[in-house]
Amino acid sequence: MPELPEVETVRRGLEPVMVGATVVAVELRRADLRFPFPENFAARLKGRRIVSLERRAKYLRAWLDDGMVLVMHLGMSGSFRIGRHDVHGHASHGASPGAFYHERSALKAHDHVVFALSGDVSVFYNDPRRFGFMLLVEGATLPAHPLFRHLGIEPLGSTRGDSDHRESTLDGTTLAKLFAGRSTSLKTVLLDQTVIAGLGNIYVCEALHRTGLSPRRSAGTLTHRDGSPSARATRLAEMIREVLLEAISAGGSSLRDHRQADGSMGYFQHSFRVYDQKGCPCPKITCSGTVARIVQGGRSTFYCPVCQR
DNA sequence: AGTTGCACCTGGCTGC
DNA sequence: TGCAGCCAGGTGCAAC
Repeated sequence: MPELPEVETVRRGLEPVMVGATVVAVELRRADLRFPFPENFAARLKGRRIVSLERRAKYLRAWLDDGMVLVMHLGMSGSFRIGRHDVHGHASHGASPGAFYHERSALKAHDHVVFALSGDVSVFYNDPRRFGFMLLVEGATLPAHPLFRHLGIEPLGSTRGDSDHRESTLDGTTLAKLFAGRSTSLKTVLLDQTVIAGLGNIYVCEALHRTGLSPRRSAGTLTHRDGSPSARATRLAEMIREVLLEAISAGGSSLRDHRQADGSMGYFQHSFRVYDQKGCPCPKITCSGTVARIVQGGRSTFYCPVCQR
């Protein structure tokens, strides 16, 4: 589910139930996701109050009242679900792990983590492919952490609570600097999280179509010799921001039945102009082209070879 | 240093 | 109906 708009949608869904709540218990239903869970993961979270929930790129970061940060990434197939549980008779009474909430029937296949929170709320983390992961990081060291140190700019600027954002704006000038001298394709560069952080396969395809730029074009061609931005660079920066904002407004894209934390579906997938639209007529009114699928860097690219140059 | 290809894992869909 | 093959929102790492 998760590119920037989907992760931001998840953040907004979890914020009201997580922030201000105390972690009553954590149940790990397996020892690892993409990586093993940190040592004593559940014990270190138990009793901690969640102070804030922020997003950086495609990461969620829950700040705790002891200065630690719970870092969460959804990988390809991760999602959260909010449920309820019975606070009586759980871990504080020595119940075995997994016995702390009544409604076992509420568990679904691939629910790997359950956070039992104060206020009788449970948050389930589900992830069939297990490309997601969770870590605990000392808050003060977050910006220098290997996961975050090399991340590129936030395309929408700093988000609420983003503690290590850099002063950067996504505009033509910034893009021109980032692209200067690069021979790689626009598609590949825009997917590179060290350049712009948060874009994924869907929104790169969509932004390039809106801009009328070929995903195969070399990124360096958007920068003038003196380093200034071409009109195309300025337009691309605008279209990236536009498509991300529209997708967030729509609650993200719900592919393969993925849902938001509150159970509702995002609906931006109905607004895809080229992603997964191979063989369909180009949606640009003045264009007679057909959406094509090619493979770049081992991943599908959808674009119109007629109007994207 | 910049790029490319592959590995990680499960499930759903397509076509024979 | 069964099953092999391909595809999927992301990232890290090894190799050129």
